[in-house]
Amino acid sequence: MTIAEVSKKFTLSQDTLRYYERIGLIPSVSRNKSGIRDYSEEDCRWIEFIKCMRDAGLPIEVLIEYVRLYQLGDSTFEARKELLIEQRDLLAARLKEMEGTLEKLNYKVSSYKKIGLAKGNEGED
Amino acid sequence: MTIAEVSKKFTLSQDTLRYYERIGLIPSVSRNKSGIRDYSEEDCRWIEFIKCMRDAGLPIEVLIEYVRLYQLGDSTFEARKELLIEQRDLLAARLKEMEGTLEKLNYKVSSYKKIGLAKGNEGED
DNA sequence: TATTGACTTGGAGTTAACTCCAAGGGGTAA
DNA sequence: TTACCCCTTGGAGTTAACTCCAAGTCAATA
Repeated sequence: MTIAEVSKKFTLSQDTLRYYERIGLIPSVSRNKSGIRDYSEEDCRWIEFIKCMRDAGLPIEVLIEYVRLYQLGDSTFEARKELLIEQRDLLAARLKEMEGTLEKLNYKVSSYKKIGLAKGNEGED
Repeated sequence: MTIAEVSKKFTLSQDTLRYYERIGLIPSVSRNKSGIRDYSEEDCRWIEFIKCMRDAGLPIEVLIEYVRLYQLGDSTFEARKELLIEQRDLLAARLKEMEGTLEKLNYKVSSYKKIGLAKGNEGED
């Protein structure tokens, strides 16, 4: 797959794809004889995984570390597992907090809907 | 309340509190006769609200707009309502996506736990 | 063969959101 | 009154995460 195709497929700019590779956020992509990136299936799975994790808010640094460990092979199995567990727990906590905020927003919205155009809109904003 | 107290209470640095005020993310705080900030109850409620929304990922720009509308009074009621609904919906969508990611991470973690120290850890990373 | 266009690299620039700093003031303790 | 500390302001600096740019390569097309 060319970089243009991958870029379209995952809605990441070519610059971002190159940037991710440069900083080690994805393993380096192999090139054809003229030096142009040719993304393998595995490359694509990495990109999908990384994009998904990034969208969920996992920091780049942590993901770089994960990729680094992965490339070191079996000996880093436990370390990777712990990293994943930690990030999973952090994400779960973040989700819980955000659910609370969503409730607050829902409450606020329904207050606005109840009040309609009346003036009695004092109180906590 | 002094800025030091507010800073401690909401775990926001004094610099951040001043910054938020400067950019209009919270209405401006009144000062005592020597020009020092004295946060009212309402100020605190704003800060709590803003912090909560920021932590959930609402962009500063949008929140500034909300504060601006609020300060314009009743005539902006509908606009505020729509802003809140839009942000609520965006947040709900974000949450849903993140829940999917959490599930993926959970699956990955349980794979790691099953595999234990075995070598058969090929597949999608 | 000359041009076009997508790709390459390393490095510089941008944006959002803080975070820090310098210069100065007010109120209290020694 | 001098020292000290926390506060003030405006402005500069930082960090993360891109995003853009210049100079050059290569393959395909006119």
